[in-house]
Formats: sequence, C-alpha cells, structure tokens
Amino acid sequence: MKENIAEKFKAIGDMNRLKLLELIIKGESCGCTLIDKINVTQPTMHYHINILEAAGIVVSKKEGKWRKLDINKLSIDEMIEYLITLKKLGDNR
Amino acid sequence: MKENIAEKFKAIGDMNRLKLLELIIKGESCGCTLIDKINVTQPTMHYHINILEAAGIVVSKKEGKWRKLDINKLSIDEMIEYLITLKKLGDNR
DNA sequence: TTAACATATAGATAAATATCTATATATCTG
DNA sequence: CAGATATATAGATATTTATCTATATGTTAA
Repeated sequence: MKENIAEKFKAIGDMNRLKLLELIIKGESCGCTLIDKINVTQPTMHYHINILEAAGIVVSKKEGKWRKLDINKLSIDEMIEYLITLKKLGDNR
Repeated sequence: MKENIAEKFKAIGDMNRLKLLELIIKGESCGCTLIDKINVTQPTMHYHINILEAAGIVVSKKEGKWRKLDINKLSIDEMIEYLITLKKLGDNR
C-alpha cells in the first residue's frame, strides 16, 4: 500500500475541503475569491488548504501578494488507481 | 456533490481501516482472524469496522456467533466516479 | 449447564481536529 | 510613505477521534 494514500483520502474526507477542491479545479486559484464561497473564516480556510497541500493534492505558488492554487491531478489519479486496485483484490474468490 | 461522499473518504482515510478493507475484500470475513493482522485490540477493531459500515463501505450480517463482513463494491465505485467527475471539472479551462 | 468463543458496550483518556478572534507580515498602488 | 489587499501566525477552545481496560452479551459445543 502506498504509504501516504490514507493521508490523501483523509484530506478529502471533509466537506469544506471537497468544496475547495471543486472550486480550485474549476479554475478558481485565489483564496481571495474562494473565501466568499465557503462558510469559514480566512484562517480556517488557510488551515484547510494547508491540509490539502500537505497531502499533495493542492499545489501552490507564491505570486506577488497572493498564493496561486492548483490541483495536482496526479494525486487524484493515485487515489483512483488505489481504489481500482482495491476492487481487483476481490476478483478471484 | 453526493452528500455522504466526504464521509466515505474520511472512513478510508486511515491506515488501520484501509488494511481492514484490503483483508475483507480478499475474502477475510471474520473479525476473529482479522484481529491477528492489525495492531489494535478487539474493541478498537470493532470501532473501526463500525465506521466503515456506517459509511456504507462494509456490510455485515450476523451469522451464528459471528459477524460476517463484506465490502459493498458499489461504494467503491461511487468514490471512483466522484474522483473521475472531479477531474473532469478541470477539463475546460 | 458450563466453558469457550466472537462480538459488543461502557467508561476513561490522550491526542488530533476544526474553528474562532486578534494580530502580524508581505506586497502592491496611489 | 500610507492604505489596501492577501495571506499567515498565534493562541484559545470545544469537539471528535483513536485507543485502551474491563466487562457484558450472545452462541456453540462438550
């Protein structure tokens, strides 16, 4: 088992973070607009984005006064692959 | 967003529970043998199996003195589908 | 019916998580 | 430089999570 796969699933196992992911992958890359679309304060949002980044799902790059956010699609593929492999474990019985 | 998808990801976002899933899907359906393969006590394992069941990932059926465990593969498909859909959200930008 | 077996429940607890308010830092712009 | 903007940090706190020990319940079998 990929040693950090549980961390990834845990990171997306939260409504606020899933919501953030959906917005970011659709192209919203600035915290300054994301904040208006989820129901938490700026420090709490910051906390959640950090969790997504620590798990390797979100990547960020400082750009002037803001932090440009993006999704690491490879990490999503890893989760999909894991689940497909998990399912296959049950094929021959 | 499927309202309980975050709960599913959260449920599998833990090493002990992923390990249990792998064993159960491979055909190990009795807590009595699972307990020797993860490093927690029986009540703790019980706690984790309950979380998996509450999320709809594991199903169980009482059979005599034991609880026969199985995976609900549909729930895995739901997670895979969610992730594929998530990825697609990022296609046109 | 007693012993063994499998599971469940109760209660305690340390650690982790999610949240807030207040404030600090860094960057751009006039 | 001063204000505005975006983000980050610090500190507090309530709740949730993961874990244990001890014990109870339900089932099978000798």
